[in-house]
Amino acid sequence: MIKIYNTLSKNKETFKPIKEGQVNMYVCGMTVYDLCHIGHARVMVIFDMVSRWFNVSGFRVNYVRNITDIDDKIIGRAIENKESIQNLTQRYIHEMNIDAEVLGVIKPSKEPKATEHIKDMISLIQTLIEKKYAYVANNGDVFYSVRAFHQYGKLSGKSIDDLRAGERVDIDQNKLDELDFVLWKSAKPNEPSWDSPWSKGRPGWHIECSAMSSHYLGHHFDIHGGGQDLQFPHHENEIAQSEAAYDCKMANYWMHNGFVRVDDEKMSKSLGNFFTIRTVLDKFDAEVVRFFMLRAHYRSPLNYSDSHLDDARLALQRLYISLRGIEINNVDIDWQHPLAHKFREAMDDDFNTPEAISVLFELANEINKNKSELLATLLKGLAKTLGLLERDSELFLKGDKKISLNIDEMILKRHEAKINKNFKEADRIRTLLLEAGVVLEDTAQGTIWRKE
RNA sequence: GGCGCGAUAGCAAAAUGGUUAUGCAGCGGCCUGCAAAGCCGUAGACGCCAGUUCGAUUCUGGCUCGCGCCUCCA
Repeated sequence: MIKIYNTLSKNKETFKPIKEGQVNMYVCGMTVYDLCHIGHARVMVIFDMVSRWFNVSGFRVNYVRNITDIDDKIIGRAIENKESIQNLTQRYIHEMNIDAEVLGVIKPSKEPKATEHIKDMISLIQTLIEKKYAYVANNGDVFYSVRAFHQYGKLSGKSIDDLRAGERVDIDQNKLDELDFVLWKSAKPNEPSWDSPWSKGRPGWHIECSAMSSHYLGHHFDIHGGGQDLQFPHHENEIAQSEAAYDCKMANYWMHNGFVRVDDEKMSKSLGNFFTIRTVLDKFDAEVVRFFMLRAHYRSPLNYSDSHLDDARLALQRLYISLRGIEINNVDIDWQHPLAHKFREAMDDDFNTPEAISVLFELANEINKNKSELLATLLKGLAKTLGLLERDSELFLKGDKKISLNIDEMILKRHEAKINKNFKEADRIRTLLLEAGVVLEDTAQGTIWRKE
């Protein structure tokens, strides 16, 4: 039985699917006008892990992660770059896919784009207008009437009267109530637009997720996820739109992953303290980045720094070293094994990956002692459920970094020096290699090497 | 002003009303020509003050500090 911390109830709850054996999950994805940063990577990796675990647990997973390909920032960036919006968004969707793949993120079942569902959004807005949850302003904008939806605030725990409208963003003068949010924006000159009953314009930010989730997963589905910063207003507004329009609960479980931080501050575009996935991958192996993310609980904040990544690198190295030289033909998991059981218990408890990973280290310790092929198989199998240790350990340990020295030749020379008891020469060669980032290990089977 | 989250050893990070988390780093040993890797051992922790309890890092209250949200955000 899988337990999930539900933001809606602020409690861990036992997961019960709407349809037996099936999980319908919607996750808010990226707005594509720039390269993804580490915060985006965390969302992708975390929900990939969640989706994998449901799969391992025997569920069919229908995982939808949307792509926002029309919004103010995209329009702004396209103008700045003097390129078409399509050109811009296509390019960054491509870049995002590259990042996701390197990080071992399995493609969601569906990745719908907002611009492909404008019709769905228009009809949803129409329904909301008919049901008096939305109104058309004089300028052709359509707004959601927040006070009409009595449960507004149930997800984020906010009370309408306590909200400070306009605290950080200017209030639109066309709104009847300052808390109302826009469903449809009439287009300004030269802006991309679609025809609608109210004005030539484009959708507001929140409506796409209500429209697309219901289109692919139905009005009522199992899990809705995203970054913690989407809890309010985005997810709150999604609930207001969907539940008002369809008269049923939108999602049973709401999952929010914690922020990535830099120097104890949230990493964000507006603060400018972000690192793109690309820059991080210049310095660290993608699997190290993935491991780093899974080593913390998904709801906890995750402090990003080079030294933390380095720490993760060494830890992951330990796991790969334990698998070195052991032939593994399959990755079947013997769930009867006590450590496999412990792993499962940890994962079932709100996806406690730090605890699950600690089990991997217990296995590594045993394997180092007895070189057990059985345990190595188990280690690889369990790690695979997290998308880890999927490479050949030699490939990981040697790395793909080009080294100009002829390592094999130098090892041979050092071997000869050792035979002649010329340890000074042997050590000189070893130091030379070490300076190039190559560590030698003398084993009973001969000298082997790995990158530092 | 409202709402919420957090504080665990040098660093990172879990669990737990009593008993080894785990990883990196440290210390002692084994192994090694010396290392590396590995193994064995070892040290080091629960922000502060009360309360509940036989017993609190864990539960409750208060305090301090940090972080987040209050219509840009993963």
